Amino acid sequence: MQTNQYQQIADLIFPDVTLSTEEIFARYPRRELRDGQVVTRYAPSPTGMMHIGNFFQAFISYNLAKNTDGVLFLRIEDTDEKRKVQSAREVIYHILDEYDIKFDEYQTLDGKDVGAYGPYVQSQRTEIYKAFAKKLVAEGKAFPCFCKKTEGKDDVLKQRQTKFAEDDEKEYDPCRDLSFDEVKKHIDNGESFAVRLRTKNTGSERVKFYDLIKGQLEAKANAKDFVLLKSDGVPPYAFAHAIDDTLMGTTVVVRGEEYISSTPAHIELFEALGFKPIKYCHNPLICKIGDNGNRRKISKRYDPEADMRFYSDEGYPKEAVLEYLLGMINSGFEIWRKNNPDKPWQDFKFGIDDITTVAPIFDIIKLNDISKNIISTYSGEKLYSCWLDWAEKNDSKLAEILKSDRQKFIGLCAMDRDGSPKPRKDIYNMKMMKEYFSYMFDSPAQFEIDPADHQNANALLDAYLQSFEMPESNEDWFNHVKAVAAAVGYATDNKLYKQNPENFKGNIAKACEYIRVAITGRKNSPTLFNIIELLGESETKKRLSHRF
RNA sequence: GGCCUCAUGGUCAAGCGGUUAAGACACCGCCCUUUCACGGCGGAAUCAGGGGUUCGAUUCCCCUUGAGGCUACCA
Repeated sequence: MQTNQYQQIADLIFPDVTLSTEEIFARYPRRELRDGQVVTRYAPSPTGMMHIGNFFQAFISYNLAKNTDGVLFLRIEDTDEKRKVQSAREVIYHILDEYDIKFDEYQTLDGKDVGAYGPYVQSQRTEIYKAFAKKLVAEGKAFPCFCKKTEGKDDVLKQRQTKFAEDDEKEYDPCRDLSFDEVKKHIDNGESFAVRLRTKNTGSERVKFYDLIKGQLEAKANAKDFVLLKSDGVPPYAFAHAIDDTLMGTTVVVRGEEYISSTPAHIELFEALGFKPIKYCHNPLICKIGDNGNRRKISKRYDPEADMRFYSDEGYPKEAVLEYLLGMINSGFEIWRKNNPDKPWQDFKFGIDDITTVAPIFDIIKLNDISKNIISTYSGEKLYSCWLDWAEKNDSKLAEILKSDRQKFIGLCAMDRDGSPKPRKDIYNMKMMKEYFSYMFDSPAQFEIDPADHQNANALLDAYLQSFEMPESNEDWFNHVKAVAAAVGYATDNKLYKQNPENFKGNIAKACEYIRVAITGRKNSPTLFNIIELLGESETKKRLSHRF
């Protein structure tokens, strides 16, 4: 086919595209970068939720840019009409903001571009994609395809059987060699078309590429006439990626491991477009153990923790989530954290080559532990305000209660916390607190002690209630308990008890357990003296009058 | 099926040819204790299997096995 015939086809199928690629390039200034400075981006699809794996990428990109004093921009990849969800952009912006992931360049929700490389929303860039597609067609590197559109996997498999030989290494599309006249016939029929790359490969070539995490990789080169522009004129991921990341001056693309397989296709595309290849950083997927005992990608369908909203719904501190993720990115963080307990996580610097190569399994127990440590550093006041904050969003009744007796609940939050050199580490999120402090809201409904102890417990409570006086101090309180317990036959010296347990009904710990369960309904709670103080005399007495 | 990636305790993992194979979570003991916690000490537990290369392999190479991903006009 003659070269000018390619040009004719290009003009035929894109009569309205007059913008040249040179003009487009002229719009985008070169980025002036120092050595080592990274320009990267977070490029989510607005699907209505943010998956933790996606957020993980955003977080890696953020750290990468931050640690090299580089640039981070946000690009919305809304080219898939079927998956687009109304207001999904709000969800993305909200979560990124919540976790303080700040971007140097982005488009605001009301459509203003911040930064010189916009628009930062792909659906607003179609004229750019079309211009490049036209150029490729004119050069004979791409062609219009009038085949019936495939819908979904099953359809593709069926079509493969009719279009391509089983053992063929290459997948040349039947439309790749249509003459100008044939194309014209289709166009005159009013048929819509996709644009496909005319691959120059035959299926035996290999390509090498470098991945920042995995190192040097090698794979079979692309040998498929893949789609550059869908029949609706919108590009699928690959084409948009090549053009946008080149125009926007991206130096490192952070994306999921699932893209490794399509990288050879992207490399061929960059070459066809005459672009310089960019660096990739394929991060591992976050997994869970499935019912069959195998690893599987964490999924929004089965795992609530796949959705970033889970963490705010449960009331985890954002630092806990971030530090958990940071530990996944670089296990050196844990050691750093141990040595620098008071520094903000932002002070931790890591190199990208430290990122794990193995798909990590999400471990909420570990998250809880990190969270407990963080919350243990809060003051009572701060815990209270976090709790109230959470309640206002998730449990308005609770919020009312918390506000109605502010001092009492601050006191509750402050127990074993304010001024304590060894704060208790028991709370890992805000959602658990109501249940955990249930005795503050209602008299305990459940008592869990060994039925064999019921008689002893009742006797002790009788004695304690009869002589009950509001304690002045923790010491005062404990001395009283000791005296009462000793009088009814409990050991107040643990060593004595251990030597001759048969001489006693139990030790002081046992006696305290009965009192604790009567007052709180649980076997563990903060210091009882504080709780009694908060509850007041009449409520305490009421609870002590309970019998097992 | 084809192509690609990965493989150290239950989990997260350090390790870059010679180590008693770190550390964290979880688990189990013990200690401390004026209760609950916190804390301290200790324990069990790992290099998927088989071949090479090497004086020596967890580390390098190959095969096997296993797991995951991709194989769409989805990203």
